[in-house]
Amino acid sequence: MPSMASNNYHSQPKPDSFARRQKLEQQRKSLPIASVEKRLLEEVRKNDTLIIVGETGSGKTTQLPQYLLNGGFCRDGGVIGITQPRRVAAVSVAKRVAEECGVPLGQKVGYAIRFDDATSSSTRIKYLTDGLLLRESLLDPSLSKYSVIIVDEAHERTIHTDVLLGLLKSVQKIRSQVANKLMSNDSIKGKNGLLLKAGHGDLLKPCHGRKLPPLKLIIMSASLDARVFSEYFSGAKAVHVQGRQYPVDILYTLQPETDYVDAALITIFQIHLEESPGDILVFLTGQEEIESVERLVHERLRQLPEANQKLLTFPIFSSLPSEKQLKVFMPAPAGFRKVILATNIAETSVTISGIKYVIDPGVVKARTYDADTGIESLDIVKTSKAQALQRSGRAGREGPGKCYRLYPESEFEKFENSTTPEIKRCDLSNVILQLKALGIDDIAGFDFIEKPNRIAIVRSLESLFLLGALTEESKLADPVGHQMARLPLEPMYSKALILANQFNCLEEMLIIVAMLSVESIFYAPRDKLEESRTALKCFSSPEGDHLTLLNVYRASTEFLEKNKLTNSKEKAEKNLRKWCKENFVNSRSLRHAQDIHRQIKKSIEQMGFRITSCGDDMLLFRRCLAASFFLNAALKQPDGLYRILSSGLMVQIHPSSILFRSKPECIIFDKLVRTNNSYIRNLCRIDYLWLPELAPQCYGFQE
DNA sequence: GATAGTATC
Repeated sequence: MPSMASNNYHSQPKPDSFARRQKLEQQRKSLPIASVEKRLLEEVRKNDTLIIVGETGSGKTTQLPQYLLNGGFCRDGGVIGITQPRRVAAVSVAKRVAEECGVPLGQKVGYAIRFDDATSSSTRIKYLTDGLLLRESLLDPSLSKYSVIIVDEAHERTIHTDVLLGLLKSVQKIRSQVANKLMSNDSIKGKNGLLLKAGHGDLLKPCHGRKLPPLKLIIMSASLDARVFSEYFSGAKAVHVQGRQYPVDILYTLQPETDYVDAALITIFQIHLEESPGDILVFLTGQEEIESVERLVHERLRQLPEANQKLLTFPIFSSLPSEKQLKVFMPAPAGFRKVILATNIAETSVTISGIKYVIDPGVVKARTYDADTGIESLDIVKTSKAQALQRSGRAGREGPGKCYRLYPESEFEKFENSTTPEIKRCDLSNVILQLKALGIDDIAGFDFIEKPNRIAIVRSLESLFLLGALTEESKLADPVGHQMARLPLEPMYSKALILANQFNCLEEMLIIVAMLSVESIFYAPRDKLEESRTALKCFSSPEGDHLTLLNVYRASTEFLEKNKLTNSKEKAEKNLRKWCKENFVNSRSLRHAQDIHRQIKKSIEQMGFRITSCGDDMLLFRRCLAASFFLNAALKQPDGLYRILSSGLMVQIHPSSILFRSKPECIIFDKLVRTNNSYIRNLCRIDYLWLPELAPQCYGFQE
C-alpha cells in the first residue's frame, strides 16, 4: 500500500473538511462538463469508442472518470484507466480527484507512474502515464483489468500516445470478438495481428471464470480537429465540451520581424511601461537565448528612471536546477512585475499563475530526425497554429489577458495546423522492439494513426538485428530480444547490460546505463565555467566520459552512505544536494539516475543475472562497451575529424567531452547530435582491433 | 572550443 494513503487514514474528521468538501462539490457542479454528464454517459454506453473534444478548463480530465464510476462502468471490478503524457499531470489530477471523492489517494482513486505506484486492488480510477500503460500491455496484452481506457491529451501526439492508440484499437477489436464468440476456439486476430505471438491462450487466461467485457475507449483531445481521431476509429462519434477560459486579446505585428529577440525585448518594455499590472511570459527557444535576453533586459532596465526599474526576470527551462525553477512560482514583491523567460516547458508542463501577458515569437526548438542518416537534430522552426493557441491561452487563466505575437497575422495563417506527430521525427528502435514483443511482426503494416517513415523503420530494424534483438526473419530473438524488450531502456543500453552479464561487469554497466539515461548530469552556468571544469577534474578518467560518469556516481553514493552513518536520511540527502552543488552536478538528474539504477537492477536480478564487478579491470569494461556500442564507433581522420564506421559520417567530438583534447584514435560514443556541426557526446577510448573481434556481425572480414 | 526544446518506460 502506498505511504500516502496511510497518512490520510487518520485525518478524516478535520473541522474544516465538511466546508471544504462542500466547496469542492460546488466547484465540480459549476464546471462546463457537469451540464452534459447524462449525455456523456449515454454516449459512452452507446458507443464503444468516443472522442471528446474539450477545451482548457472544461473539467474533462477530473470529472469524466467520476461520472463513469458512478455510472456503473466499474462493475465486476473493472478499472477506469486515464492516460497522461506527463508524470506530474497523472499525480496531480489523481490527488485532486481523490480529494473530490473524499477518499485517500491510492485506494479507490490512484495513480501509477514509473518509480511510483499509488494504486491498490481497490483502485477503480487509475491515472497513469501513457508510456506506463504501454509497458503494462507487455505483461497483459488484452489489458484485461480495464473496463474503460481514456486517452487524455491525445492531440499532443506523443510517440507513446500514437503507439497506444494503435494497440488499443486492436485490443478493442479482440475483446469485442472474444465477448461475442464466448471463448470459442475460432482463431481470433485483430487487424494488427496482436495475437500472433501473444497467443490466444494468453488472451483467454485472464477471463477464465469471468467474461472479459468489451473495452470502452475514450479519446480526449483539446484540438479543434477531431477528424483525425474519428477517421482512425472508423468514424467514431465526437462530442464537444465547452471550455472555460478568459478572453485573450491577440495582437500581431504589421510587418515580419527580422530579429525576434530584439522584438521580444521591445515588447517586454512596452508592456512594462504602458500596460496595467500583471506578469509577462516570454517564449524563447533555449537556455542560451534565455540567458542572453535576461542580460539584455537588465542592461536596458538600468537605463530607465529608477521608478520604472521594478521589473524582475525569472528564467525557466528543464535543465535548470529545481531550486532555481521554483523561484518562478513565487509572487513578485509588491509593486514589481515579473518577466518569465521560458522555453516551451511553460506551454504545457508548467503552469505559472499571475500571467496576464504572453509574448510569442512564433518559433520553437524542435527535434527532427533524418532517417537517411539517422541523425537527430534540434532546429528552430515555426510553431503550429495549435501551439500558438496553447501559448496565448497561458494569458487567460485567471482573467482577461493579452498575447503579443511577434509576427503578422498572414504569417499565422501559413502555420501548420498542428505539430508533426513525434513518431515521424524520431528513432523507432524502441517502439519496434515493443511491438515485436507484443507479437506484432509486420511493423510497416501496423495500423498506425500516422505511418512512420518507411526508411526510419528499415533503419531501426537493421540496427535491432545487428544488436541481436531480431533474427534474420525479423522475429524477436530468443532470449536476447525478449530480454531487451523487458528492460525500460534504449535498445543499445539493454544490450550493454546483457553483454555486461557475460563480461562480468554488470555492476559498472548498471551505473553507466543509468547515468547515460538521464539528461545532463553536469550543470555549468556560463559565469562559473572555469570552476565547474576544476570540479569535474576530480572525477575525470583519461579513458573517457563513461568512466568519468562512473566515478561521479560512485563518489556520490559513497558520500551519501558515509553521511547516513552520522545523520538522518533527510539530512544526508540535503548534504548530498549540497555536494552536488559544489561539484556542479545537477542533483535532480543524479536522483533520476539513482531511481533508474534501482529499477533496472531489480529487473536484471529478476531476469536471473548475477551482478558482479570487474573491479579495477577497466580494459574489460571498455571491451564490453565496444561490444555493445559498436554501431557508434568512430575513427580519427588525419584532419582531426572522426569518421563513424557504420555510416561513414564525419563528426566532431563535442567540446564538453573529457576526450576533447586528447583525441584518441578510436572511440565509441553514446549520442550524435547535430547543431551547428555534427557532434558526438559521451565517448570512451577503445582499441580499433576489438571491433572485428567483438562485433563480427558488423565488422567481420568479408570473403 | 560549444551549448541541450519537451516528455516517457
